[in-house]
Amino acid sequence: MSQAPARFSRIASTPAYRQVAEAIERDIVGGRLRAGDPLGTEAELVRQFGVNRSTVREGIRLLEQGGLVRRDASRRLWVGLPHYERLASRASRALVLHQVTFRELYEAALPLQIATIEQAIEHATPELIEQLEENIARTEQVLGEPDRVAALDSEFHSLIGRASGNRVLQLAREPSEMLVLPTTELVLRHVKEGAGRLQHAHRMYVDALRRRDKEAGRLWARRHLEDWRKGFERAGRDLDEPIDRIYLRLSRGAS
Amino acid sequence: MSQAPARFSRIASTPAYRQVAEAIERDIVGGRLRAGDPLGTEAELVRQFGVNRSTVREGIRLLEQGGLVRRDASRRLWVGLPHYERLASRASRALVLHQVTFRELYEAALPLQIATIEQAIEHATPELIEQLEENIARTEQVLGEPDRVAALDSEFHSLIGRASGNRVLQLAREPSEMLVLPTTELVLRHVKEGAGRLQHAHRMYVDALRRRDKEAGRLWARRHLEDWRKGFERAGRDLDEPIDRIYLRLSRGAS
DNA sequence: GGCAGTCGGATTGTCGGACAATGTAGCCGC
DNA sequence: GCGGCTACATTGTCCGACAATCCGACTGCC
Repeated sequence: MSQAPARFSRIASTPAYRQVAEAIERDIVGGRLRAGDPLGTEAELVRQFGVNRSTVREGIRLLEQGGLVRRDASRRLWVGLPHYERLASRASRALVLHQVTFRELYEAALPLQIATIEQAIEHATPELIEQLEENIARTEQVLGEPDRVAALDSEFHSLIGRASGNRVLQLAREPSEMLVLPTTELVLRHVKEGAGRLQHAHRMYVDALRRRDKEAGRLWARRHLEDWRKGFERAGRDLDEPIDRIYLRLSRGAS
Repeated sequence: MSQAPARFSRIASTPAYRQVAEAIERDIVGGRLRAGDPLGTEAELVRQFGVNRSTVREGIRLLEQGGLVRRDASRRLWVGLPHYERLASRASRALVLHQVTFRELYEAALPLQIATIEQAIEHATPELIEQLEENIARTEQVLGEPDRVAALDSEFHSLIGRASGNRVLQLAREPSEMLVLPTTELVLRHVKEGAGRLQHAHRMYVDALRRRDKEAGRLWARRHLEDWRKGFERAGRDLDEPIDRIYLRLSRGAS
């Protein structure tokens, strides 16, 4: 840190496989390639870039993971549109690796939840309210099974996110939502009346949506999340404990 | 859609290169490999997995882009910790590709901004306030240059994010923050007094942080973002216009 | 004409081997 | 102990090859 200020940046020749990936990425982000367009065969890319097929393949792999390039059943390459789940799962994985605490999760989830319900109340369509009702009905069937209730709760909040019609908010909310799922399951395993309270809160959400009553929406968002936090404490957990253990234990076996 | 219900799921054998990536990923997420650990040489991985080096390399490329594995100056492989900027830049790129509108951006940025400033007021350290002051001082020097003011504004809000001490919130906020930057520049180019108002708002932020006055923090967050939105309209833009054009035009030349 | 079966070309996944460039470690001489 | 040299290890890139699979065309049959 006390060195002379660096006058020269490190000389770094980017490897060819990375240049290939960057060139394709530029074309996609620049709009010259659109989602759904075929990317061409490996042989064509070999000709265009003038590098070996192995190099092209390594470059493609870089993009494949991010969802910019996608292979269909026939293994041909297409330009893809990275979607939220993929990004969200990476983001939530990163949060786990960074050992964020339950408190951080709670304090971020609360304002996000409130903002989402507010916008959902403005924009919800009858179809989505229908789907929310149906989710509640399905939850009713499995109230005694923590894992299924938690999964349906996650789906419920995903639907609320869609109802908001705001994709920026959705993307912001989803990573934390994915971390909520396993902790909800944990809570439901320890707090017997948890599932009933959760179900009631969901009913109140939908009621607020119907009446377009933002005040009620905010109120129940607060109560719903507070229940969740209190349940976490009643399960004997520390709010400042990193959530990684919980997450890993419960997500084992996920594909 | 009216076909007989699919009774068999598609037979899909995952290619070897993907299995390699998944195996390594499992070990990292499962904690058996920790950030900073060496991943071993390609030859070692070839021995362990029993596949060809090309296959191993393709698998590594899948992880490399996501930041789970990383190579240092000597190009050796290490287990990495995916960090926010990387995830955020991917997420914001996805938002651009999905053609989100300025309105969505604004309506998501507002609650995120308010939540962030509230938590920053609770947790800000003297060091971070110091850095914010310094950011304001640097902005003072370049008030006439929209691009530099916009960049410093972005840095300012990044610092507020750090001051909040909440990494979940930070991760949620950063993608939209990256989209704010180019629109801020656009606004500053069209609204002459914009830079002064921005600077004043920043001063009020820091003042609120010092006095730990949440009410003032919320107030100025609202005003700051409203200025931004009004500026966008005064620049002749439509709130429901996708932000892709603006973003692409201004981000050209970014590495 | 419509349909199942067959065939060949195209494409991807995987392999083995090769070599230059570059980074690392050990040895040497001083 | 230190700088320089050398041998080795490792990565980036290339080449050529082959099996598995997909796709389209062609065929013959009804």
